[in-house]
Amino acid sequence: MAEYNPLDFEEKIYEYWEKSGFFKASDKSTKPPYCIVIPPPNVTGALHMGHALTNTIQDILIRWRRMQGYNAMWLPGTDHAGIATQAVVERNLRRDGLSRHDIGRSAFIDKVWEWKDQYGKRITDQLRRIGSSLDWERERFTMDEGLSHAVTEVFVRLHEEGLIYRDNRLINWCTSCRTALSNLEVEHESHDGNFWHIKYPQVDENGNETGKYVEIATTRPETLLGDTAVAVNPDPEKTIRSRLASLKAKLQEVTEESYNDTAKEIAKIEEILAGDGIIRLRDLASFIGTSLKLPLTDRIIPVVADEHADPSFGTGAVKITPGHDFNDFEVGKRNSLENINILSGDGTLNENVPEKYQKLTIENARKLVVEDLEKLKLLVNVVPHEHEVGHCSRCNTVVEPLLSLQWYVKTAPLAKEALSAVTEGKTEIIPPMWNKVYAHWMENIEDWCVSRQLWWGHQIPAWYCPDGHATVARTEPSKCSVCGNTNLTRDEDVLDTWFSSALWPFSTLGWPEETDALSTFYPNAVMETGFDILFFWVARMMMMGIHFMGEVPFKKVFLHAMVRDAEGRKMSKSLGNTIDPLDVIYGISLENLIEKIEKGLPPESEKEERRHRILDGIRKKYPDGIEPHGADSLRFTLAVMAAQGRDVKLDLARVSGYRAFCNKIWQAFHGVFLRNIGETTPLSVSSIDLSTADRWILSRLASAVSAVNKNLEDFRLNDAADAIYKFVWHELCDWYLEIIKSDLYGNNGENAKASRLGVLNEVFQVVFRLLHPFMPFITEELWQKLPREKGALIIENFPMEEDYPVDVKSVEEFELVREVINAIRTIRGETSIPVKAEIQVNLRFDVPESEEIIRKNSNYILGHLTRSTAVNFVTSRPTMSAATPVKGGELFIPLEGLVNFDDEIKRLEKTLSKSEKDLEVVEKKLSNQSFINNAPAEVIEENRLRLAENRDRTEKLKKSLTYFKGLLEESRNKASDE
RNA sequence: GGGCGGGUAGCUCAGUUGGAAGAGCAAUUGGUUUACACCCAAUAGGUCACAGGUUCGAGCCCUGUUCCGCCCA
Repeated sequence: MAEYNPLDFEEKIYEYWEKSGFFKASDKSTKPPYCIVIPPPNVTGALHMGHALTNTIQDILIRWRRMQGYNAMWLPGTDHAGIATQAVVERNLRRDGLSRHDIGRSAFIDKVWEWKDQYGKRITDQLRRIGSSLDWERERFTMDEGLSHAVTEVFVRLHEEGLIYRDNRLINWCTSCRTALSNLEVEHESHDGNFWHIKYPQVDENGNETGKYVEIATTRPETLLGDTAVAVNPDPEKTIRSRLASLKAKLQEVTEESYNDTAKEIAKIEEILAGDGIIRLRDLASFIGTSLKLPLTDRIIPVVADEHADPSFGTGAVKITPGHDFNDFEVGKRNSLENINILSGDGTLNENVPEKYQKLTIENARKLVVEDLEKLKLLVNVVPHEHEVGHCSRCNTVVEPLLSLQWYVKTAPLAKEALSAVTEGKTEIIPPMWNKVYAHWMENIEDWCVSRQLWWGHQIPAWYCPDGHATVARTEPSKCSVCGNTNLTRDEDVLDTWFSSALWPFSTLGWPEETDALSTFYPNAVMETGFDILFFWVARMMMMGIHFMGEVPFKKVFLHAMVRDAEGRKMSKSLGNTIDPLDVIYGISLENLIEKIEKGLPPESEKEERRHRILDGIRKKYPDGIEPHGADSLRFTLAVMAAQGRDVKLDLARVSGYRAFCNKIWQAFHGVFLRNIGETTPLSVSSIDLSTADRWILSRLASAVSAVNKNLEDFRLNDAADAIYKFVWHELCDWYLEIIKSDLYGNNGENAKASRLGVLNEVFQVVFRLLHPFMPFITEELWQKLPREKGALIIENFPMEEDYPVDVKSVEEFELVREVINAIRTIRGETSIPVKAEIQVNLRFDVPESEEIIRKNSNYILGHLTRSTAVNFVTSRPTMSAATPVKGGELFIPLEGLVNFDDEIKRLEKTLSKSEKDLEVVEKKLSNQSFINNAPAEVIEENRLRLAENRDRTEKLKKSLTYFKGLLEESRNKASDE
């Protein structure tokens, strides 16, 4: 029998679908629309597990709705990823000793387009490989003409509405990417640093030192060169006392454990108040209004009063650098201080510092400043201090606050609408735990800096005259809108990539044109993406969608978890713990895997040891590389793991497990169904005289149909996948296929064979439909081999609950049969009955209906499932037989010569103790009057039933135990007599 | 500092209005002359992080503690 080998057919099947146009949706259709736009991956990127997860989820939703008869449209596309892509192309240029400035803007842009053309197809081909049924003819790119047009239109309109403006303020500047960043693109990390305590000498009106000093503490001594003031608290005593009062109030409420922390803080403050601290603070306040000489410079700076200075923190005095610190910038505004910018775009100190520090990097400047302060005896001490440092989310370089003229989107009015759309339920966020996070962000939103000092992106449609007036226009204006000057130059900068992404749900559908696609597919049905871009992207799509379309961009937002490695760490190339989805699909040798991971590791030589550790870890974890698994197994694994948590820890053992599931289906279909079909034509289900097992399996199938649909409606992909898995493996394969083998082999006549084949044909048809969204390849491959009218599964109907009724009575009947079979198997498994020994089954029923059921279905018990030769109905226990209770009766298996009594006694004791324990629980419950008074009637009834069954069961077990103990005694006596 | 999520079998995780603790993998025992060793049968394994509370009844609800992770400042 041919093995399951997904690599033999998966690619072929995708081609067949795509060529046949099955992914295409219609702009005008009577079918209900269902649209998902892909979260556009970086055009020059490569598929990673996160992409595999998001696209698997989306494909499952789209395939399911398409089969349900929706006009399902999944729109593909890619993102130009401004910073990332430009960085790669610049790196290539540097290899040739060139910078982008050497070749000029237009030549550089050409180079990026070349790069895009070269690599742009890679990711879309990879998306195809995992089976994504995207409507490829609608593929978009954020830098397309149409989308660029939309970007310009949005910018101009927002500007006209006063929602886009230009301002000179502090921004986050990445000295490596050399561009401004939005707040969201800065990641804060805790760093071990120092508090440098520095003395600033006081001077009188004539600039002479008075001999007094103000001591400040700073984590960034080099910024002292840009200080324009020192701030102290105007009323330290009042501030500190009010803080003490609030701490004391807190002390009343806090619990024992955190009591100590609060108490410690109180003690610290009381110490300040009691000792020299307060005197020092009062003294500090007396400096307000006087002047200080800024060390290492010639500047005289004022001491200002400002609440920003915290008297209980540091020295109580804080240096103010409005040009390079966000808090200080605010202090500067309040106190009308000068802003001095001491940094160049590349992160070196500029001409605004004394010459000896100019052109130094921040790091080197810090060393030199500290050295020089030491020489001047102005450095008091250095205290280790942990503090937060902002890093560029793209390149991890430390971000510098820099004063700069940039374009901003005024977000407050947009955010208000976006927030109420969610609170009013126009857009539903799933899972709902993200509602609060979304609301909190929307409520505290800051204006969005959208200009980037890059070349790759949408150039800002603003032109400037020599006087610096800005003219914003859709096309190049002929003169300045303010002064009429015709000498205009265009803004060099481009827009944040997320600016164009924010328009994605409607710009991809043709906006600002009023297209059919737009009216059909807007709002989108679902936005499915990772929770990590809730703010970056989802929030901004909400703002822009509502503002420009007057309607939310999508009805549901489904946020999935982050893919992590088996240890729960984020997958990253520098950790060497990434797993490439394509390697899971195709497999990869150990050497190739090692080579690939090594390439991704950071090149620094000092990390040699770490490098070896990582690579050794890989060798240990994947001693034979990675086996091929195929796309279906990977998809199914991701679907099962896509539970609504925060992490998806991917373990390849799970993927192998689900590949075994694929193999199971493959074998069942080929080895049981096709192999036995021969010349027989399966009957149609309606013409079959259905057996109990037939009715059972069809009913179980119906329950699976209902579970899959219900769970998919609720975005519970894991439960949907699990329902099919359990049905196929543990009901269809483990029971039904085993039970019908005799019929399939033709032992019971042609009609029985054709009947069972008919049922199987039906079951497989439904299973393939149900499973198709999860495992599109194997289901389509096998579907093509079913005896039926030819056609593609991908466009077949999805099974709906109402078409598959459950026959409750048949299910109950068959469950009794299963119980009897299980009871026999347990006895066989737990006693030492030889495997090949054939046994007789004897049953005694208290309930005539149960006996009738077993009589009718005894053929299922006979034969290979239990290796029994007869099912007899008796009225009392046959001698020397093992017994076990079943519902409504008792089962006996004569053991003479098959088993020793010790084994049987052990088995009975174990079973009995379980049964007694359970009995006790139920008895206790039912004897509790409050339970009887309060619990719902059905729960009480359920427990009464349970009590009866358990009593019965326990009694029977006890009797059996006594019986065997008697036998054992007897045999011992016999032995001693002899 | 504020917020969010998590702690359930050796491992990875489910557990949807509170009503007998589940799956996969791993483990143990036994099994291959007609689907599948990517297999079958049987078995073992849990104080549901901890402490209180509400309730007839708590993995689930409430309060607190603790550890881990993430987000925001």
